[in-house]
Parts: sequence; structure tokens; C-alpha cells
Amino acid sequence: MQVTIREVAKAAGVSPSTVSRALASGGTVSAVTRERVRAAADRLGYQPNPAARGLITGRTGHLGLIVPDLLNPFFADICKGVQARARGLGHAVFVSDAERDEGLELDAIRTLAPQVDGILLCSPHLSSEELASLPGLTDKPIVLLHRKEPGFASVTADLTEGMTDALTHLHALGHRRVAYVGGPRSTWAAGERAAGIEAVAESGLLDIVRVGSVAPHFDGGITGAADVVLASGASAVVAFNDIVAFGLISRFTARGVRVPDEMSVVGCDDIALSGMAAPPLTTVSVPKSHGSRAAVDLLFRMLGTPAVAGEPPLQRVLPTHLVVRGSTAALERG
Amino acid sequence: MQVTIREVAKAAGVSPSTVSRALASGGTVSAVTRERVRAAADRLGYQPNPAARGLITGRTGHLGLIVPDLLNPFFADICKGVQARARGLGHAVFVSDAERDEGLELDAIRTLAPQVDGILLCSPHLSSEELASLPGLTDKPIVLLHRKEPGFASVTADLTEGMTDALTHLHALGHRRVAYVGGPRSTWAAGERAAGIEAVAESGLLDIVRVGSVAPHFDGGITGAADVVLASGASAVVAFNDIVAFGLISRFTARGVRVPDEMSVVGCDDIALSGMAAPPLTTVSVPKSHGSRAAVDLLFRMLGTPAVAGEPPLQRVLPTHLVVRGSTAALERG
DNA sequence: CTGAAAGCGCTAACAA
DNA sequence: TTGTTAGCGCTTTCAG
Repeated sequence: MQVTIREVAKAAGVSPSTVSRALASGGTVSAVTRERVRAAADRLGYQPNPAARGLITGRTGHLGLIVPDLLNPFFADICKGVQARARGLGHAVFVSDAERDEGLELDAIRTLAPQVDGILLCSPHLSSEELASLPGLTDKPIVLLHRKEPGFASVTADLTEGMTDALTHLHALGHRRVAYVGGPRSTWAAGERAAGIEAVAESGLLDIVRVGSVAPHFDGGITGAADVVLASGASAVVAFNDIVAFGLISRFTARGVRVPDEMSVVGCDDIALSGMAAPPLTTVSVPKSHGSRAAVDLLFRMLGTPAVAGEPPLQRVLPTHLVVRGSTAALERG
Repeated sequence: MQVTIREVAKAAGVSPSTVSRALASGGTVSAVTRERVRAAADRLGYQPNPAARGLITGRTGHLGLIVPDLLNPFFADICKGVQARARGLGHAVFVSDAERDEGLELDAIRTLAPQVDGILLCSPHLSSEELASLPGLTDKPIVLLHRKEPGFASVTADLTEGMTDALTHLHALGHRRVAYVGGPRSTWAAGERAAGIEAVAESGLLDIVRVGSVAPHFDGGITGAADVVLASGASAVVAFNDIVAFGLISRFTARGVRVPDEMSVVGCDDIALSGMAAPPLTTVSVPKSHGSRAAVDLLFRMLGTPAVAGEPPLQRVLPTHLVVRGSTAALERG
């Protein structure tokens, strides 16, 4: 089906192993031979078969990326970043959308593991216990993306600080009573955000109204949450993420409450669309491409330097920053 | 690194080939042996090495998907759909984001080709000539997704009809002068849409104002286009896609023009966020998961039945439909 | 129904 | 510097 190394060897008048060496980076071949081999390879359109190579090197040249939902632009962005960095390092990436289903996620890990050199796992839903069982499932290195867990290498963003920044911003604008619409309760990221909210609540800086949890997708009971926010007397609201923020704004608008004049809204993630919305969304920006890049780099480091027992895995925490756009405004007459 | 077929064979007291047969679907093994092998495999946590298998069967069990930009939720959605269907058929999928760059796209095809059984290509940017050169690059089957090209199997949506539906809807609401903000000029999809717009223009049903082309992402000169629309005297606008529509609405809002009261807006694609926007977007819905599914199925059919020379490749065209939400309204006092 | 042997395309010792 | 040999893990003839 493909042109093999043997045909190239024949065409160049050398042995297959010489072809292999000539085409490899560290191969020890004479310049003339290398040129002859290259020419022959080009002429025949030779493409090395990665499966055969992998069989012997133990490296596949593939990475696995598992995300909970590509429909959430946050994860699509992650995916793009991972893909770009992996390409730069000569690796192709398998993407698996786990559809927010723990069973599918575990399946994906099991299925992907034997075909990749390492796995990047965006898994807000898996329990700590399930995560802990992973190293038994596969010996391939795993990097957690946007989740931190003892015993795992990870790259995360400082969401706690992001939330306090958001609240501080609202306070500076004169808001004193602020609602928080949380995300799925059991999630790691939800806990991180809540910690930031609670820290501010306890400091007494702001009066915080906690408006339960909504699913962070498009039909997740956001309408009801918006109505609760409206009834609470809050003049501003921080949302679990940008999608929830969009949902809130949509409902506010439908009820004739103008954003930001009558209600300030802050999102989280800074998905690409948030700058395009009407009004453009003030949001806590999570470093997506930078985080993806860092995660891929961390995984590669682990590939080069297999884990030493007793040495704790690297956990990198990236800063967030608040992007102030048009959905927040100063409160008139405190 | 992994447990091999030989260890399973030893554990089950049979030969490697028997293990292979026992685990394969069509293997001719006695029920007892099969059970014994299965038990041993389970106990040892055996996972067949797909690379080794692929080397001999000529099948990788992988699909390649190439998209121009995952940041566009339309393609993220496609990706999700392809992934879901491929998983159902036991295939993993490589995703490659070509970053709207023809060179990267060609590279991706070249790189992916030897590692997959077939390729799903979302390529609005490649010229017809470049596309035509693809079969020389690889003999792997290719299905074009959301682009139709002579000589290629494809799955597309009827955008022309979608556009005429959108305009008909606006006409029914009393609009008589409607702007069209087009996308990148040279794109296949742009041509399809333009055909629908022109058909209506020629019919004389509506007065169409063509407002040039904007890049279909977040900074693509949409602000300027919005101002041109406003100056044109149109009471409604059809946008190249939902993202452009969001950008227009954002600018309209910033200039104090209310949507839909003073300006109706129609998008195209029906990305997940469009129902969440404020106001929720009226849009031409393109069947994304259905299209992805159809494309994967078509690719699998080609894998089963290699192309017969002289027989034209299958080209499937899916219907679009207009989703009327809150961004369009009847024109007061025509 | 099962085992032995060959070999997919490639790389990595080891000799030459 | 180059060729020869062996073998990665698996499937698939071919005998038995």
C-alpha cells in the first residue's frame, strides 16, 4: 500500500538500515549517502510507517487528549492549543470527547493508552478515587489539565484568585451586594472558584448571595438562576463561566433588565466569543493556549525523564487575569 | 511495557495464534478455549497493541480529521460529531487544526495519511487545484466535509437554500431592503451562500445590499461592516455565519441600534451559543452532528468498498433549516 | 480446532 | 561508514 524502506534502499543502492539512519536525525551516515537516500525517498514519495517504527522504538508519536465537551469553547480552545504544540514537537493528537460521562472517560483512557506516548486529561468529573485508579489502568504518563490532584502532574489556573479579582473589581465599581451563580457542585474547578468567593464573603468586603449551581451548558437551568439573582437585590453577578454568563444576560435582557446599567455581569474563562457578545463580557481570563502548551511540555519532560519514585509530580499553577469589558459598570447611587 | 499476546498464551496454556483467534471476532476456536483465553487476558489486563496489528492488517483503526479552526464553534461541533461516530465504529480520531493555513493543511494531510485508514477534510481554503493534487499525496480515502468538489466524496449542507429561506423569512416579516455581509471571498461555502442571495436578488423579491466580505472570526472587520449596514438603509441583515452575526449585533448595540426592534439579524450555522445570546439568534441551521455522522459513515463505506474507477464518488447534500429565534422581528410601517 | 512458522515495516545491536 | 541479523507484537497461511 505504501512505498517501503526497502524500495528506497534498492533505489539508492544501499541497505535498508542505511536508509533508516540517513532519514533519522542522529544517524551516522556520510553526507553523500544521506543525499542519495533523501533524493530516492523524495522521488518515490516515501513516508515512514509510524506503526512499524513505534513497534520497535516503543514510541508512537501520538498524544491523547480527553476533554469533557468540545461544545464548550473553553475545551475547544484547549484542544487547539494542545494540537498546535504537539505538532511543533512532531506528535499527532487523538482527541476524545467524553461527553461528560465518567464511563466514557475511563473507556477513552483505556482505549487511547496503548496507542499514545502520554495522555492529557481534562477531567472535571472523575472522582479523586477514580483518578487514583488510573495508574493501574495504564503506565503511560498522564498530565491533568485544569485540575490538580495529589500524585498527578498538572497544569491549572489560579481560579481562586480570579474570583477574588472579579469581586474586588465589582467592589471598586461600588457594588456591595453581589450574586454568585456556581457551576456543577462536585467539580474541582467549582471548588476552586468557591474558595475565592468564600474568602471575600468572610472578609466582609461584600455581601455575597449564593445562587446554587447550574449546569455549565446551554440549557442548564440558567433562566431560573437569573430570576433568583434578580429577586435577590444584588446589583452584580459573577457567573461560573462565560456560558453561564451569556445565559444570565440573555434572561436579564428578556426581562428588560439592562446590562451593565442595571446589572453588572462577570464571566470566567474568556472564551473567544466573549469579546464579541453584546455587551462584550467582563471575565476572568484563564490562560488557555499557554496552559495547553505548558501541559504538553510537561508531558514531554515526563517522557524524557520517567517518574522517579518518591519524587512528587510537577504541578504548575498559571495566573489568571481579569479582562474588563462592557458587561460591568459603576453602580449609581450605591 | 505492555502485556503481550505471548504471556496470555502462556497463562492460558495455548499458542499465541490461538489467543489471537480467540479474541478476534471471526476466530474459529472452541468455546472452552475462548473462555480460558478471555479469562487469562482479563486477568493480565491484556490490551492488544494496535500498531502491531495494523502492521499486518493494513488497518490502523484511526481516522484523521482536519479542520481550519477549532475556535469556530462550528468546527468544534463537527469534531465532536465525528469523534462520537468514529468511537461507535471502534476508531480513534486524530484532530488537526490547520489554522486557516493552506501549507499547514497540506502538511497535516501528508503527516496524517500514513497513520490513518481515511481522512475527513474540512477545507474551505484549499483551491480546487490543490485539492485535485491530494490523491497523488496519498491513496487513503478522503471525504470532504462541508465542501463539494468534483471527483471527491463529500457531505455538505444546502447553504443556497438556507440563504433563500432566510431572505424569504425576512420578506415575510415585511422587510424590503436587506443587507448581506459575506464571508471570505474565495471559499466554497461563501459561493454557495452567495448563490442563494443572488437568486433572491434577481427575483426582485428584495432589495439586496451587499456589504463586502469579512473574515469569519472575531476581529474580522465586522465593526466597519456593521456601520456600512447601518448607513445603507437596510432594516435587516443576513450574516455569513453566527460569529459575524454576533459581531454585527455587538456593534449595533454599541451604537444604540436595538436588535431586533430596529434591525433584524440572521446568522448561519446555528452554533451552540446562538440560542444563548441576547437576543437569541435567528439562524440557518446546518446539520452538524448529522453531517459528521454521515461523513464518517461514507468514509467507512469507502473503506469497505474501494473506489471503482469510472464510478463517481458519492456526494451527499443535507438540508438546512431556518431556526427563528429572537433576533428577527416584523418591520413596523414597512 | 490448534500449533508452528513466516512476515508486516522498521530500527538497533553487532560485525565488517 | 555501512551491511547483516534479529526481532518489536501481532495475524495469517499452512500443516497437523
